[in-house]
Amino acid sequence: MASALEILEPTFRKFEKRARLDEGDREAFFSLPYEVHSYDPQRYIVREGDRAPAATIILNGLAYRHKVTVEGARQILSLHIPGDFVDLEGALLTVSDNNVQALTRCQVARVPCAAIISLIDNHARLARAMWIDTLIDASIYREWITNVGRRDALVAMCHLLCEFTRRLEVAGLAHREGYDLPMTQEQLADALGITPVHANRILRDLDARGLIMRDKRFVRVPDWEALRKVAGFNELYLHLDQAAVTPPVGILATVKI
Amino acid sequence: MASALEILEPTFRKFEKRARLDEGDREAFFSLPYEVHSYDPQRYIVREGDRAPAATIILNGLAYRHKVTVEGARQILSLHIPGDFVDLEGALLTVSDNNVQALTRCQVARVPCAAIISLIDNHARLARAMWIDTLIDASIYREWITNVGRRDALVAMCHLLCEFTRRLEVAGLAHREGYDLPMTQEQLADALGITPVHANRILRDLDARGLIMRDKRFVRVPDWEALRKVAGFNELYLHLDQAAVTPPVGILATVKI
DNA sequence: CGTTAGGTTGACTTGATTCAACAACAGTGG
DNA sequence: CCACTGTTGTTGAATCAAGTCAACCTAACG
Repeated sequence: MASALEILEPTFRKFEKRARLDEGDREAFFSLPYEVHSYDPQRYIVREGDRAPAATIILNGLAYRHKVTVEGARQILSLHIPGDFVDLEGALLTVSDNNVQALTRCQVARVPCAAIISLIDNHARLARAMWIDTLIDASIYREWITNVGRRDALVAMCHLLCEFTRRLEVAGLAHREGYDLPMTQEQLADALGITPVHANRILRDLDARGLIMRDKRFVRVPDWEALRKVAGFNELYLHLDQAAVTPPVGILATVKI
Repeated sequence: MASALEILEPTFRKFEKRARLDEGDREAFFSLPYEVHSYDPQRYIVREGDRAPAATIILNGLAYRHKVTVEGARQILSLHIPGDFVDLEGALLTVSDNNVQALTRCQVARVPCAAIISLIDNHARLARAMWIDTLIDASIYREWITNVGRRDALVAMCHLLCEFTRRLEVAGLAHREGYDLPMTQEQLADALGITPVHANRILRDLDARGLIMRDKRFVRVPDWEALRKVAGFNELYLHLDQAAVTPPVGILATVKI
């Protein structure tokens, strides 16, 4: 198995963008105990009601988060890509309120909650970086509420495609022009709060309009700007800019207003 | 003006439920510099694109968070009650990606971001308590995605009422049986992703079924259990139980798996 | 080579929107 | 005190976006 350095590197690089981390932070992070697990597609990584003993980092592959209403309808809540902590909340909240399932086959690192808690109690800036990560997740949830609540199915689908494209692009996992979207139409429908039949019609419509080109599950975006415009996509909410702009520890502690 | 102790007390009490805080945490929290501001209904507290210089705690009154799509449709994303930090993310993210508006007349305390950052860098457990708060917010967003995406308007309305009732109840601001819901039907519609006309019909329908009784904006719930059942409301996602169950600092630092 | 999961399509239904008018009420100023 | 104005709530009729049901097609796979 690869070393902690290789395994956890992408996640740490992401955190470095969120706060100024030093050698001590780096060392502590790479000393985290973990186990690598592998999940087949559709296998559950987290289950609602779980009292998770460990937090999970995706190493490769994709996962999705969802809830099921009492009537049995499923709503997909977020998509997770390599480097994402999929259940930091598992370490800090007592029980999980949702499910996380493997979308494609994926490998994850499981870090015991106690180690996470120790880490964040002793490394304030690292904690801040992780916290910022969860704030960005929250920001994406807010956009999804808007997507599902206030955009019609066609626009919402374009918005989802734009978001996914940009996130994959930033993570170095896809090109803006085309990538493999490993979701079934049923899963897309569950992310948009529509039926699979309707998702199908929307995709064909987008194809017919030349906004996307499909070949099986490979999606090509011939004209990114056109798709962006239809979606009304403004990537502010992804906070991709979030570099180490927060001031260093302590120096502003005495500021008064 | 009242002292910091009185002003910030409810917020601190909430944080105490989230993590074990000590005298140092308490002292640091109550030493936060702040200014009290008052907002008339509909006044903006945070604006999308803002680079907020201060974070905001609601002291009394209610506020709501929303986004507006390029087509001009508004989606309400969350409701905030006294004690809530409405834009902690303002301190940690560079720009705000949404708006916060006063729902009723409300007073807030504005704490400079630099003071917040200093606080969280030097008080790990307090930071953890605040982080948990943002995780609970995220959990509520997830439920809202589900509410808007997968529940029909009537069920979604019941769910919203259940959530609001429980949150107000826990904060000691309302009785389960009835309270003043200071939202217009248009605002309720914007929270559910429906039109005001439809919100009206749903409310009348609920009234006709005896699930709620209305007198102006006062809502009475004659049979909580009945409403809960129609809504399929499971309050797990509110994490109301979240007491100080996380282990104390350090002692688990050496755990390995 | 049959089985199964995912995708496609048409016909019909329905939950929600749109538009438009009007009622109730609060606030304002003459 | 009442007329005027604006906001919120109410209602009906027409329309539309999305859902439902059901059939069938296609490709992957053991």
